[in-house]
Amino acid sequence: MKVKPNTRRSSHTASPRAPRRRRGELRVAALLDSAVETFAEKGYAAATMTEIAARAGAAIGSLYQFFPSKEALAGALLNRYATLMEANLTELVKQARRLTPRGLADALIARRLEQRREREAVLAVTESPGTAGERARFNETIQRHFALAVKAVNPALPAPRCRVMAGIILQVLRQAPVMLEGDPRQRPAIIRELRELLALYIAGG
Amino acid sequence: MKVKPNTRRSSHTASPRAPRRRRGELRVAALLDSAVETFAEKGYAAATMTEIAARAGAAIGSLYQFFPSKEALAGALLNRYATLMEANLTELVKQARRLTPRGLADALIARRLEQRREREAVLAVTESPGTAGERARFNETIQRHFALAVKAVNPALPAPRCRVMAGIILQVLRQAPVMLEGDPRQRPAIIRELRELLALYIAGG
Amino acid sequence: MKVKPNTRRSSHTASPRAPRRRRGELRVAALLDSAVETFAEKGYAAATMTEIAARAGAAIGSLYQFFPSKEALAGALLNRYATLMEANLTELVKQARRLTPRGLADALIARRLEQRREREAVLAVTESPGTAGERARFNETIQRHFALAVKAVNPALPAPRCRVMAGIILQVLRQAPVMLEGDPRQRPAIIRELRELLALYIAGG
Amino acid sequence: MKVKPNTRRSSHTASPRAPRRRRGELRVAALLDSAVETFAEKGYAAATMTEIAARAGAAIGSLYQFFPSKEALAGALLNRYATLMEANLTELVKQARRLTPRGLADALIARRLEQRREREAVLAVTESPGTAGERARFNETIQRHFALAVKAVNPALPAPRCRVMAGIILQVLRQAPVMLEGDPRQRPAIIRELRELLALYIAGG
DNA sequence: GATGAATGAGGTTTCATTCAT
DNA sequence: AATGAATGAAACCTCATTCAT
Repeated sequence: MKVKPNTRRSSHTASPRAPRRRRGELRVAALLDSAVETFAEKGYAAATMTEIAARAGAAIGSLYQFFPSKEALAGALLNRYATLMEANLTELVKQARRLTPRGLADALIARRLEQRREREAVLAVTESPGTAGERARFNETIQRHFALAVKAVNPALPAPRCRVMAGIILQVLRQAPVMLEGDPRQRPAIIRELRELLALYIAGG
Repeated sequence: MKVKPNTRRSSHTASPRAPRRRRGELRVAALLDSAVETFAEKGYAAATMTEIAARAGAAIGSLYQFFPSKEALAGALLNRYATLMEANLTELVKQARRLTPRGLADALIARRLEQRREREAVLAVTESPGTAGERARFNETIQRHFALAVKAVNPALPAPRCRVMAGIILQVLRQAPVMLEGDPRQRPAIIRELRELLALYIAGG
Repeated sequence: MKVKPNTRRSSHTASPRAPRRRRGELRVAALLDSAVETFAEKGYAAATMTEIAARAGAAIGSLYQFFPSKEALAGALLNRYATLMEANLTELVKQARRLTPRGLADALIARRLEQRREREAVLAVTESPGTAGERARFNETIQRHFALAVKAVNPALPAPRCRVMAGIILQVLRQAPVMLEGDPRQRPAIIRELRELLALYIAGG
Repeated sequence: MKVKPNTRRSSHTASPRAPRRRRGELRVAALLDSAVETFAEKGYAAATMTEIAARAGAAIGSLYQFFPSKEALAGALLNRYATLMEANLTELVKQARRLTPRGLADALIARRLEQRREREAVLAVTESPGTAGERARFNETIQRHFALAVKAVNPALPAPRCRVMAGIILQVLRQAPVMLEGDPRQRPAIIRELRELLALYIAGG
């Protein structure tokens, strides 16, 4: 058809058209799941909209019905994950009061290892230019919660330092799946080390 | 684009044709430098061969003269970097004998922060399918040297554990530039924390 | 391949890459000719880049090698035509001194009816958003020359009025092919009327 | 897109399903108004059925309820306008008996400038293949009335010539909005010239 | 009738790679 | 060796039209 380049989406911010029917909601969920898988496997740039639609058993048009561009899809993915996180993290902070540093490290790693797919996708989506806004807010949120959790297990630490530490911890956890990539027999040892690293840091920081 | 409709390349492993003369060597170096910049900025998939050539002031044909495919270019980049590393790391191991854990942490971070561009490129190239081999050998090498350095500053640690620790440290350092992305005024604080994290780990591990 | 929507052409102004070889020049000419035909036949929006390339016997990639977008192609077409006009019109103005109003009307109509294809294309291209700049300059040029010609045959007219009249004449001539669309046996009569219209206007204006 | 992969419509000539009740009539009117606006602004090919429906506050399905295809919509638009014109023109012809050539020119231009939107839409719809029939009848009608009006103000002209003149006048008026596009301060001068052009022609033809 | 999700052909555009000059 | 034009598969995206609810 005829693209009108100038009429183009002014900004990727064009949020996904919200579905107004049951059928649509299911579709959107399926499409997002498919996007998670595909971005996680291939990376943002190498994932194709066609494959994402196909994996969801949808026509390409259906994908674009709800997500007007690849970037919008990436943004929506980020938002869905952020919402999921919010609750998850609030819970973590509550538990943190009763945890030792080592216990917190365990909890953080456990959380990181479940929902692995989703998190890899989030990382991949990071490549997307134009999701900068969502990404920043997203990191902000997580960091804030992590900081609270750290403060909870080690109240001696001054709050500002907790913020910085939270940023570091966040990035270390991000890299966890890469650390585990090699020989599967090494996994337990690697996880043990990772826990050690974080426990020492949170306790002794 | 990523399809090779008909068997275009025999194997990306085919090492780039060695330049016969001085002139060619300069070209190759310029092309690799340009590739580093471009991969670092855009990521592997989003970087284009045309841009890489253009940044080096070369025609696209010249790029293909030396690197028969995008993957081969990525591989060559990895190899050049590995060679550079080798010396660098050998030196580090030698120094390690005289360093405290904190000193080693400092040295590692310092190394990581110089040559930032080059390392981002290496990370980006990770996306490339077909560089798996180079990448594995590359990680292997670094990890081995890191392990030696760790053992040197903290001889109490059993060698196998040093290997695992080295893997962890490698990945943590990889993520360093991301940690530093935000507000530049936070940089010193973040670097301090990073050093703390690694020093505690190496010493107390 | 991977579209980077944000990196997109900032402005259609991105002028066509100039060919640097003989082969390229020929290609560009063939492509422009093909574009003229296709735009003239189908209108801007309904003409497809694929068809334009095919008619020129070129691969779609070749079309984009020289014209980075449909709009750029439209703009280039406009520019080529403007250049052609320039000379043509200068000549007309020179002749005008020796012409009666009716003679000028004849000359104008004659010019309008030869190069019909090219002019229809120019009209079609008018639909393109984003060629506004080229179009304005283009009209300006023609109008200026027309004004001089009118002043030459009817020096009694004040110059500013000649400018306005030139604009009117330009648009009337534009519509000429539409007037001639119906029954071909009517053509001579229609042309006679058109000449009458313009002659009366130029003389009596 | 413009392909109808499998025989979708039988014939666009199929007059739109007549609305049974008041509600439907309003809908149809709103949809046609919206179509007028959209075609006028974007041109036939670039206007989308979705936008037309949206501007009328209707769902896309509703639009197709009444107009089985884009072409049918264009045809209906043409027909509605033709009906409107019929009365309008009959009135004009009646008045013409009491008008001077200049008076007729004024009246024609005035009519052309009101209902500008509608007329631009009609012009745009001209691009549509498959409305050829409606279009021809439409032009025919207007031309016939114009001819009568011309004959009325200048009875000396032979009837056949009036027909040809009417065709010319019709096309000149069509282009009027384009003439007025530029600097708004020029408008009065341009309108004055246009009137002059037509008055001279009708009187002296 | 009204609604909006679904469909998919086809349009624009990109880019890895080849090859004549 | 160097250059840059040529190629075309495939990516992103649009929109006329259909159809289940």
